[in-house]
Amino acid sequence: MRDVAALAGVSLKTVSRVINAEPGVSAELASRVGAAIDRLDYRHNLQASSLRRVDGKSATIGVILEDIANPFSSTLHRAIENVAVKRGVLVLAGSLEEDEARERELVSAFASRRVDGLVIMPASHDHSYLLNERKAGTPLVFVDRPPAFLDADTVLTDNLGGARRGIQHLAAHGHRRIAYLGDLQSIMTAALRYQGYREELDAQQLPLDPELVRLDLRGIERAEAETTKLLALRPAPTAIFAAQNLLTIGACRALRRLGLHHKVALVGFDDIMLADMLDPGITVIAQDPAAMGTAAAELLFRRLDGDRSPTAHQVIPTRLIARGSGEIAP
Amino acid sequence: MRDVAALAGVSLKTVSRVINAEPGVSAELASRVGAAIDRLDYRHNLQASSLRRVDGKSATIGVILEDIANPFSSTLHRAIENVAVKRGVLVLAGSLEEDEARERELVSAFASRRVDGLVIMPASHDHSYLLNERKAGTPLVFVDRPPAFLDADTVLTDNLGGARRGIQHLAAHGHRRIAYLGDLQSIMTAALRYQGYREELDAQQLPLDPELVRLDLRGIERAEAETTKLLALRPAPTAIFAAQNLLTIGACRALRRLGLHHKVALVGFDDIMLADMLDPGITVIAQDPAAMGTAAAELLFRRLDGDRSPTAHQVIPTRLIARGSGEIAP
DNA sequence: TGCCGGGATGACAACGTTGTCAAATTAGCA
DNA sequence: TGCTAATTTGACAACGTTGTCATCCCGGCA
Repeated sequence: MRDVAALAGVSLKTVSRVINAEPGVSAELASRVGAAIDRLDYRHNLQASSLRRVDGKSATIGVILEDIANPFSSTLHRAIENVAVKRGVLVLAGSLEEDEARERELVSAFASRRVDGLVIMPASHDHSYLLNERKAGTPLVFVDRPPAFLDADTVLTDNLGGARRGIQHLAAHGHRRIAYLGDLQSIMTAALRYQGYREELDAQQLPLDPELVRLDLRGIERAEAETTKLLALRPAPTAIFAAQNLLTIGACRALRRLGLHHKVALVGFDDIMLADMLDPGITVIAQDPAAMGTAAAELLFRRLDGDRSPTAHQVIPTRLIARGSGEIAP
Repeated sequence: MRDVAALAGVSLKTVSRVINAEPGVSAELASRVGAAIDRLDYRHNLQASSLRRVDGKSATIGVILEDIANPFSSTLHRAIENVAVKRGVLVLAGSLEEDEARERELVSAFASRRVDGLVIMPASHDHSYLLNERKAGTPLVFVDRPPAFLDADTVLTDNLGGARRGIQHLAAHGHRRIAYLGDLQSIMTAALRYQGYREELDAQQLPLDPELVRLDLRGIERAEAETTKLLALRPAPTAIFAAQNLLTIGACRALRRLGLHHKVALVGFDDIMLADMLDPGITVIAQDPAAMGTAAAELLFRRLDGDRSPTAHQVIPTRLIARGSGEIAP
């Protein structure tokens, strides 16, 4: 910047004024400064700028996701980016992989870089450590999973309602023995889906058979193995509710291997790509990660714009997509 | 930091030394400073730090991808993150959507934030504008697509070889009329795949029938429509080579709708999720985005560590995964 | 002519940190 | 005891920018 000022024959402050489009610079000086900037390939240093500015904004937000490569997370990430782009804000992202320590590290790394706000899909179960960030004025928005021991803006999927809807759908097609495949119960969304399963069984006056419930499963292989065991039971379940997308894929694999994919009904929570091209197509309770990301980002920016209203708690509805596998009769 | 120094009864510089784990601070002072940091919830300001430091590193790199939500890009992104995490480096990411202007904007936004390095999956066709960044000492690595009018480190898929391998596979199964579905020819990778198609037809002494070639297709719907038209030709093609994953899905849809999925062979470029669960499974030329991301990140960090060797050009091989659709005889 | 007001411009300090170098303290040794 | 060397600590400037305030210049008016 010094060089630009020297070349244009003006003071540092005038260059600063031109860069920030402040009023009160004559057209002649402005164009001289502009020319000097071009000639010297000058790049504004946002770090120094935000250091000195009163508001100290870095025009960067942080996003903490389960795994940026997982379709759900990355769709959410993209939706956030889309909102951020419009304001010239850049997005820092990091993956957690259900690691609580990593969550703290990432928050701390983001805080060191003075992000203007944080969107978090949390893995940990105590967010009181975030009180400092909050006190420092950094807006926080939780997506997909709620905060614990901290009141903050939240955007969640209707997990309980979605699961109930899935079970209700199977029951409506005549199923009475509906098996359940669930992810780690320590994950709040997984716990809620399981609660939805139980509540809806109750509402349908169906018994809860513990043998038909397999919890704390992670990944395709585990789901495939457990599904195989479930189908070996006598009497076997006539339908399966898989409460997470990898579990759905695992269940689907097992059904096909056993040649039962046209006999046993399957409903999955969370949509999977190509689900419509399988035979039968997989019926799912679809979440809307794009809507969640958009809502979370808009909430965040509203806070950044000074909104001080009480914490908001948005629930994004799920949608049942019937494609065949969920409509198989017992 | 001033407050920490005051509370611990030491100078600013001593606090700085403790934070940066510099040697030559007595254990007693160090623990007093540590206690003060904890008590005041002090957060180190990396922006101010990197402003003052000689090397000026921000411990942040920028990644520019086609679309962070697309599985190929997000897998690559994740692989880069994995390498970066080990060095305590954070990743800023942005999506291009084939928008050349956006590429420039993102580079400029990253440069303003003084990223230490840049990984780019470019959309534009002239990268001479990056000479400034290069001159400023910012390492650049191109992934998936090569730079133009600029010599820089590159990590590419073997697009030409992969396409040839796919055509060869189909020819080996007896196909002589192999249709081609291609993405925008302006995308370098698409152009190379098409070149591979032509070269291999030639090598197999098969004629190139322009009627069987559909270029500049974008998205599932376009591919589905063009495939439908292709299959209405007389004589119809007995095999289809889809040179991009969305095109593969489109082709697959059309084949199923026409009930030809067991009659007409299909090979796709780039793997698709669940491709193994369809009937028939989809035979693909798989790329390895994770390997590409890892290679790109390692190249970048090697440069950051001072490697000044000539530009490297890595080619990540493809892998043919036979699942059924590519082994259908004419 | 002299004075005033307002717009353009610049000098200087400050943002939070680290590099440099000097001062203070301690230890070691003749 | 007196001197040197090594170790610990701190004062101060500097990084690149912007906020504050003073100065300068010009036109308008009495």
